[in-house]
Amino acid sequence: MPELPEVETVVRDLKKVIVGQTITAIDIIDNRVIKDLSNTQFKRKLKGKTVQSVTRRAKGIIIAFDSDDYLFVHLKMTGQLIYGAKQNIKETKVVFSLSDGNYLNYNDQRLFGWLIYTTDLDTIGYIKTAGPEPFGRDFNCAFIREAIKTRKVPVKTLLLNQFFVAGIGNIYASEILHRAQISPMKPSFRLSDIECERLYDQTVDVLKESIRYRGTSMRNYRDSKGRRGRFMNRIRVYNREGKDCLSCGDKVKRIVQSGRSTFYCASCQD
DNA sequence: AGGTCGACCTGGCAGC
DNA sequence: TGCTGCCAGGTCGACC
Repeated sequence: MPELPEVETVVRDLKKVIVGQTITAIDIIDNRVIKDLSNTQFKRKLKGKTVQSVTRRAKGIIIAFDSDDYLFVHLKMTGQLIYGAKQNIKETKVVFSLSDGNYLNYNDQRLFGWLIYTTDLDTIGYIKTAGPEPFGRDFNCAFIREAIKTRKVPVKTLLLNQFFVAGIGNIYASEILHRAQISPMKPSFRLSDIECERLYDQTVDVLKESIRYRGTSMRNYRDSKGRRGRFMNRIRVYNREGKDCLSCGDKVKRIVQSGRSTFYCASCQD
């Protein structure tokens, strides 16, 4: 499910309600989402811990405790962190009881997600190797111009590469390229300076706009209150094969790149 | 070394 | 109604 805007939405909401709370109990319904630790170990590590902060890195959620340790959560395709009443649906895999009497439910239909307990975030390869944050100082036009020089992969594939830039997934890669008027098939090193500029501007603009609309709910994504994101209404090409391009009226096309669907308008993007 | 592809899972949907 | 095949927002490791 969630790409940067969806994860950011969850993080901002959770921050308001779980910081300062203590985990009083943990119910593990399916431990396949828990990495490296047994059920007993996982509970022992987290029970009694008080949440100090909730932050995001790439598409990952970092819950820090006042004891200098962390719970790293990656929602992958279908993970959800829902705060409120205890849930008991078939997707519910782990439930944390909190000191205010509410619960933090981890739901995950496909079980791809990760719950990782650690005392050192650098031991998590995903965090250690993630590329620059799109809103960070390190990600800018000059960085893009330099990074594309040696890359032959289609620019769509490059946008999905988390080593290049953190947080973009399959929906926003198509949306960013449509707004930047760049063909998803264009080899990265062939981007002109102007195109690099448009790519930078639209990456930042699309992600920020989606955060304002609380993300995109294609299928499974829900925020921490179980609500859908409203950026769905602003999607221009993703999952719109055969429909009219909202800019020019031509038909939106779908192709497969590196095994993943790409949607684009051949008239608007070259 | 850079790039591609299957594996990890469950479930919804279209077509027969 | 069932069955089959395809598709789904991500990441990694094995391969070429």
